[in-house]
Amino acid sequence: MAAKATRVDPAARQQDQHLSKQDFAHRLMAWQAAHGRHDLPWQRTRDPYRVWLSEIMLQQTQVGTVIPYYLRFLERFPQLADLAAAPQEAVLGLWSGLGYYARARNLHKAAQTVMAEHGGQFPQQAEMIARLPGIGRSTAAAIAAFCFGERVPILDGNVKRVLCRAFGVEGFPGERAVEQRLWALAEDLLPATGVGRYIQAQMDLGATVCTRTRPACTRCPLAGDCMALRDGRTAELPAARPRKAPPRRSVEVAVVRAGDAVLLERRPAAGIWGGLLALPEADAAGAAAWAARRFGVADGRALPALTHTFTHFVLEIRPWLVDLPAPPALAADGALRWQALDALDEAPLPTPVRTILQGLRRP
DNA sequence: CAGCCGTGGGG
DNA sequence: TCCCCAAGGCT
Repeated sequence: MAAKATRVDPAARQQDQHLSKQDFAHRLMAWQAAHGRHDLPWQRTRDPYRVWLSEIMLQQTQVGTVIPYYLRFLERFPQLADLAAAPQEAVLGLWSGLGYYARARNLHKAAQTVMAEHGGQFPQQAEMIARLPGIGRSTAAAIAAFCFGERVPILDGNVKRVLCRAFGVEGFPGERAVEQRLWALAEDLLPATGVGRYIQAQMDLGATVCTRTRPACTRCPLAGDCMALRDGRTAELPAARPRKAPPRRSVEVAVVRAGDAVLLERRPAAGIWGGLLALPEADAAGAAAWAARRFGVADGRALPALTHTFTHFVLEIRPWLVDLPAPPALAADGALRWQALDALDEAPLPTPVRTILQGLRRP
């Protein structure tokens, strides 16, 4: 029954209202075997720890960005137990620059949960996996399918794009009703066996052929039955997110330098850059006044301002440099600490802070 | 539900 | 330069 799809002649195919369920899955799987990706660092393994790590890093993040982080992370924490035993700061340090730092905090916490509540063995059912922090329905399904062969659908950005185009699904996929329909469609299209390859096929097709812009429809195994291609609407499906102008904020930060060290402040566990080390933010009185109050130093100078764009707002950062002759002692239990300028690599710094401090190191 | 949560790449 | 958003999940 799998072979039927590839034998249908084009004229007959054009008359089909849509693909049969089996045609869809089997055509994708055949394509994946011949043209999919097989050599990514997290493939060719069924170790749930490695698959899990890759899925978390790949959330909202492109493959090319993830690879070096993934390799470095596993080098430092080869097994789940190593991750669970590590201090959070070391985990955040390896995540520094990757963004969405709650992913790292949840990963760390989930590793400790697996050790404490599952005897160190990663849960094997999607429903159980999804109870771990940072793992939702789609990520849990990917892990369960890849590692344990469970027959469950995923619904990530790639799958949404493929389904919206192939079946002409209208509306923004983030909208509840649209997403529900896509989940139902994904569930309905699952093949009886070989779900791991099927899921990989959807991801590969979305990443390499059914791309957001300029899809390579001539290389697509679904081209003969794609509603978006048929109607010339590949550029319109899936529907774009309704936009709104992001707010702009501005903040002045203190760059207090004392010899080879700089003053950093550990950010609160929740919120932007949660748990990371950042430059102390000045209050309304300004960084100069703050430094004078805190360290009794009156002079300083402005460093070049920089603009950092987040998903939901734009932040202007105005650094104010203050030099101290020697680093004063700090309360051990406080959020402030001295950071050696020649040991920034492993430090859990958000990207703009890293940028500012690197500029400081080579004046 | 809607807002929040980073960063970098591509058009 | 600006806009879009990528293997989403949490509150």
